Amino acid sequence: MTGLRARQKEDRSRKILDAARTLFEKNGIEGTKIEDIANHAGVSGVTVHNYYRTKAGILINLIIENDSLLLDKLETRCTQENLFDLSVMFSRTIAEHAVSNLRKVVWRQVIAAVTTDNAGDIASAYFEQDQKLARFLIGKIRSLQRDGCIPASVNVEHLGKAIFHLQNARFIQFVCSEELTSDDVAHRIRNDLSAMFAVNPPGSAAVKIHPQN
Amino acid sequence: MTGLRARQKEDRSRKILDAARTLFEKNGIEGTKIEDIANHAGVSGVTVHNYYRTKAGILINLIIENDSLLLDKLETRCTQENLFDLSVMFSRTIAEHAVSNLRKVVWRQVIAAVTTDNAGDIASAYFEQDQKLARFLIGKIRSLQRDGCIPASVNVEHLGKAIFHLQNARFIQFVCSEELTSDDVAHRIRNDLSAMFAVNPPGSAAVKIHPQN
DNA sequence: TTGTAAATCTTTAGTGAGTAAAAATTTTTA
DNA sequence: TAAAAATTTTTACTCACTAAAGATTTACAA
Repeated sequence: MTGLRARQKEDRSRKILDAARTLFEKNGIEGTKIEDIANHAGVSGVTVHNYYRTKAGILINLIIENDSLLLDKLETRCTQENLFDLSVMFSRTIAEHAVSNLRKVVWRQVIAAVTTDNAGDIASAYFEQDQKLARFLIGKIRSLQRDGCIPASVNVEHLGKAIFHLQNARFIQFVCSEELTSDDVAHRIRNDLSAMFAVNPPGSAAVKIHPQN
Repeated sequence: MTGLRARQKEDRSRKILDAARTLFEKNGIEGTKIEDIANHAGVSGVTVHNYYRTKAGILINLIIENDSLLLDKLETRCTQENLFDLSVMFSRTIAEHAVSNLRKVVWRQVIAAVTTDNAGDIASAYFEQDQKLARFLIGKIRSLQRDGCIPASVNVEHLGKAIFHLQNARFIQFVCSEELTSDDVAHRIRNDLSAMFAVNPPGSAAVKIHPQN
């Protein structure tokens, strides 16, 4: 049995988040004061801070809510049977999804907060989601390797993380520029991977390495 | 002949930057108020804002000052005759240089500001420096290709940018974690590149692409 | 040399995010 | 049902940042 207190808490956080979404949509992030959100949600300004700490804290929760469907979408669309097309679709899907409900400016604010709020709750929440996406990609790549599409000598953990980081860099570039489209992202990832995959391993690339993130 | 006005401006911006560097070092960024910097430099708080706009604006100038020697350092150290070692040294040198005079927190603040201040002066200054570094790497890679170390079919622009973005992702990870060392960066880039270079080009990787960033 | 124009700085006043703590309120529980 | 615990609101504060008016200094032309 959930106590009244727990239900009220749930209710308030919902109201605050809904108010924030509405007002951000209507007046923009800069044009929305914490006080406005508080009024709209029927609580005091300090309560908003108590629930979400900062404006970016509200935003990261909008993103998390939005991203609950992303993994399903990836599962549906990332069925390619070669590494190249898989990676491109992975990147494209993430970019498209990111802007399907939220504006780029939301992402910029959150990424900035994650960068500074070292190991804070915002950073943790963001990294957790990132982690899930990276695991997904690595899993797909592992399947490809099992099917013989990727040499058995390749470390799929390393490969997956490398491609994920590349995707991430292009994603940040994407949200930092209002002009760039998800087509552009796919296109650039294509260029990145074509070039990288066309380089034959030099002798020194066979350096022995111990596993690490 | 430089007028008195120009000299005073030069002098003031120097004093502000020196005061900022000193106080940041002594009391940390959070522990240093704009007013403190102003007092220490002998100007008013508003003048500090007029000169550097924001706290991050001061920081980016500290970074620019610091980075004036980076390209020389890269030129000296990046003499490898294979792509793999070159890329690793490139990444390592940037990471080492970044923390040789400034703390990681400075980089975090600036990267955050660059992310949000879309197309502002802070972002421009940062991207300009990034651009120089990317051009440097591409130049080196082009030399390698001329020497026959890289297949002629590889687009060096694309390859250079891909590796640079990967380096950038690892660099951000580096400054976002107080634990990570430049050895760790080198190590991870090694893992990234070993995996990427070991993947043989799938048929679909030969997609025709037109040049773009 | 001197007075006016232009540039620059300081003062003043304000907005808004975020924090801390005391006071008021509500829920829980014994 | 009254005391204890949790939670919210009120209050008061710090600090970054901005805008505009007023003061000061430099530049320059007569």
